[in-house]
Formats: sequence, structure tokens, C-alpha cells
Amino acid sequence: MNDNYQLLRRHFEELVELTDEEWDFIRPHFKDKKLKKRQFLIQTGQQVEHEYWIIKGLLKSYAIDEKGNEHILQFALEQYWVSDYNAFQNQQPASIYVDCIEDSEFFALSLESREIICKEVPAIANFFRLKSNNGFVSLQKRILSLLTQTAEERYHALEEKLPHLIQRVPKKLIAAYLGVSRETLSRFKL
Amino acid sequence: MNDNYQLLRRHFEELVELTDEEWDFIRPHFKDKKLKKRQFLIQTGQQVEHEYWIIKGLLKSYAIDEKGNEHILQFALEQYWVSDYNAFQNQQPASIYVDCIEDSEFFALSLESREIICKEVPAIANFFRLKSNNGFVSLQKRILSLLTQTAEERYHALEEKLPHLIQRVPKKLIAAYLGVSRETLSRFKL
DNA sequence: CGCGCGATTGAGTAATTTCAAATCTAGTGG
DNA sequence: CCACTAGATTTGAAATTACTCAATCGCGCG
Repeated sequence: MNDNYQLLRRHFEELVELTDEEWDFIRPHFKDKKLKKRQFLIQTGQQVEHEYWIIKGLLKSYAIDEKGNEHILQFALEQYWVSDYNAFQNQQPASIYVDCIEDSEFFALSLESREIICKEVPAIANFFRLKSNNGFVSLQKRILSLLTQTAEERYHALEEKLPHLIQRVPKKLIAAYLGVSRETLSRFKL
Repeated sequence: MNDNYQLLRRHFEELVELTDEEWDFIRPHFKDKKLKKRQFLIQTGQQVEHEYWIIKGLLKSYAIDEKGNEHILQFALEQYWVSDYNAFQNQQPASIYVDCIEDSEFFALSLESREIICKEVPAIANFFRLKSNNGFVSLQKRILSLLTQTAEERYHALEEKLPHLIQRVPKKLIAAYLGVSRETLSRFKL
């Protein structure tokens, strides 16, 4: 348990420096939470009180269209942050689902807590600023890949970026992430 | 000219509060710049020293694929921020183009300046954090729209979100933004 | 051993792209 | 003011690609 908090501290310290006092102030704002495979972290319509830092496990955030098809926004694994950020930040009902592909464990941070620690500890404000910038850049890359690449090229790119992910999740979820049907994906790649 | 700086200050003050002293500190970091239609703000391969806040005008950021097709990442208009954020933040050569669809005017902010004003003025760090969060959410929505909606639905959504944009830009650019060929777009919508 | 889920394969259908040509429009210079 | 030209839009038809629906195969778990 203590180990997990150390992991979190090191995660912050990848981007910013923290004194022991600052860390002591921040730490209690993170609440431990565990879920088992197939359980939901967030469901559409719910209020979203927290964002989550993943200690262990694997989740997906996704939307279901009117035909019942699942479209995956993000695979979230160890050391990733996940939430319905639109709902979380603008305090609106969730419009996506987030559930566990594997048994998972997180630290939950509420919006009030986040604003408090950002206000009290400038380094944390900077951490979230930099993290968000990086997230923004990643999403831009994803958009460009959706616009410029074929699903097959996107598959290989994902394979390169997260080689182990392909092993960890069923291929139909990979298809739902890449934006093709599972049959089409199956006909690609050798 | 003074008016433009007032606009910028009001833009910050939409999200955070600034004292006159803080503003006086920040303001000189923004350098005025103008470009005419068809001129480039950023070209691939270049170093990207600045991000830009658009005072007036309209730009597009985009990539060109190996077949020579243009794919638009963003239309950037008045009060938007634009840059190649990957290149800018990670100090790498640009991988996208940004050019002017109309005569445009900006404030340029260098990376060093941004880090300085974020360090000296916490409200500004918070501004960029919140702005970046909002940008992240917007991009997530775009990704979901690319995964779940047809190009025709995306067209109508864009029409709703930025009605005047459709008038201001050639339809082939709209197509390049939506992810379909101009011919296909032309066959949609009545 | 059999059930259920995931992955693969096949065949027909729908949608989009590509290439080509025709039409339309706005800006330029005479 | 008009003719001209380049760019933008539309339309047609063929070719490509992906989707849908259905059936089969494979494997792990109870």
C-alpha cells in the first residue's frame, strides 16, 4: 500500500520536483479503490466525482453507438490517468463508459482535491499542466492517424507503441479502438 | 494595438483572475505578428519556437500524406491558440503545416516565455492547465465523432458548432477536416 | 466433455474512392 | 464592363474497400 503511494510520488517526480512537505500535503487526497474485471468505473449518465490514476490493471473508456457497437476512446493501463474528463471537469453527466478489462486498482482524486492541491502546490499545477499538454499531443496524433492512415497501418503503429497490449486484450477490442470491424481486422495483418 | 492586448487580457480573465501587476509582467512576452493569406506560420521540419494566439484571421493546421492529400487537424480562428504542439513542447522538428486561409494577426509566445510566466504567475499556469484540459476534451470528442459518426453526421455537427466557418472556407477543406473526399462530401447534405 | 467466447473465413451488399469531365464562380487585367 | 482563367464544386461511372450476416473453427474453463 505504501509502495503504491511511492509509485505515485515517483510518477509526479517524473515531471516536477516535490518536497517532503508538499508530498505530505498531497498524499491524503488520493483514495485507494479496487475493481474486478468487467466492473464499471464510470457509466453514462452518472456524475463523475473523480479522476483515477491506475496502480495496476487495464481498463477501457468507450462509447456505445445506436447500433450497439462499442468504440474505444482509450486503453488505460498502469500509470495512466483515466476518467470521463468532460463530465469530470465540467460537472456534467458522463457520456462514456469506463470498465475493467482486468482486475484493477487505482488512486481516486476528486475535482475539489485537485483544485486544492493545484492551488497550494504550484508544482502540482505544473504537473497537471504538462500532463495535459502531453495528453493533448497524443490525441492530436491519434486524430491524424485516423485521418491519414489505414486501419492496417494504425494496427502496426499500435503494435509498435504498446506491444504487450495486443496480447492482453481480445482483438475485437483492438478493432473497436482502430475504428474497423473485427472481421476486417482479422483479414489484415500477417 | 493596445486594443489587441486588452483582448488577450480578457481572454485570460475568462478562466483566471489577473492583477494589473501580473498583467504588466506577462504582456511584454507576447510579440505581435502578421501574415497574409497562403503564408505559412509553420512548415514541417522547422523548429517551432512559439505558440500563437490568434487576434484576427483564420488558419488551418494539417498534414500531407504520401499521396499528396491534405488532412486537417484544426481550423484555428479568432481567440484560438495554435502551434505544432508536439514540436513546440518537445522541441522537435515540426511534423505539420500551419498556414493562413485568410490574412491573419497573432501574438507569439515562446516556450521560454511561457515557462517563465507560468512560474512567476500561478494564475497563468492555471490558465494554461485549464485551457489544455479543455483542448484535451475537445480532441476526445473529435476522436469519438470519427469513430462513431458518419462523415455526413460530422458535417452537420460542425455546421452546428461553427456555422460561419462553413461559409468562410472552401468545402474541400471541410472534407479534409471531416475525413472524406471532396466528391463524397459534395454528394451528401441537402 | 461440452459450452461459450473469440477469431477466422466466405459471400453478398453497401459505401467510398478514384479518375474524368463538365459546370460554376470569383478575381484579374484589358 | 467584359472576357478570361484558376480554383472550386458537382456529376458520372468504374473500381476498390469495408461492412454485414452467417457459418465454422479453436481454445480454455467449468
